[in-house]
Amino acid sequence: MVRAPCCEKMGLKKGPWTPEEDQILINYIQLYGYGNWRALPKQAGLLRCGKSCRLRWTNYLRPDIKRGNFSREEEETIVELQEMLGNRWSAIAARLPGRTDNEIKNVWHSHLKKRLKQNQATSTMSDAFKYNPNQDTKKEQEHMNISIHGRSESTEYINPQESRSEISSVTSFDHNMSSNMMMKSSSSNESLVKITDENLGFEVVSADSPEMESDFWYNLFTRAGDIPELSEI
DNA sequence: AACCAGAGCAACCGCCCCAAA
DNA sequence: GTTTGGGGCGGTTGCTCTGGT
Repeated sequence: MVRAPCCEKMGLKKGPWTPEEDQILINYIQLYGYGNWRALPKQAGLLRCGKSCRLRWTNYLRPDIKRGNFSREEEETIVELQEMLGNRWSAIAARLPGRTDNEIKNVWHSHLKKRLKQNQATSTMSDAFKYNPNQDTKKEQEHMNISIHGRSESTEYINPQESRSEISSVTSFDHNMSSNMMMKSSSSNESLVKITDENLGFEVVSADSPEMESDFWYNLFTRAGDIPELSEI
């Protein structure tokens, strides 16, 4: 069945909503609710199609919408649910109170998808660090263009003005779990942090001190030529 | 200051599902 | 069982803003 778009009727407005139109829609819905979207614009005195009104209400004007940046937890939830459910944005939105499917979809396409790609590249890279007793991999690892996108609660300590030590080597330390790696600092010659690949990135498991851990991440990103915003870490 | 490219986001489009006639 | 119409959903578009040159 082929049906003409509902906005095809002449005289119906398209494009961005004005504050006046928003107010009319809000006032109408507060008074009468929204039973029939198709009839609503006519009754409310709006030169819009019902579909446009419904979208404007559900994606923007609804009072329970939580606006602003997505928290780290929300982003992680989206990534996890997307893995589980696929691109079923409405189903994902149903599990994130105050967020709309459109908003989630936009966030996904604008940066979560990219981040996931980076993480996948990271996983591939971690494979390159698989322990091979027949090969002197240390030298190769030192010169490899490290591109890890990690996450750590402690990175807020980062201060770019401080002098920093160099990461001198990246070494597989667990032959059975090849994605685990140990980073060493040339200044302290001590192991800094143990990180594990957890699909969504690399998680700091332990560090001698928060400062050392911050130092580690900063150096890692500096080396990769990709210094992230602190909020992104 | 002007221009350009990329990111972010609101809104639209077209298809599908489902209930009512 | 078939048709019709409303609502919902995912994909896409295009405008605006921002940062870099």
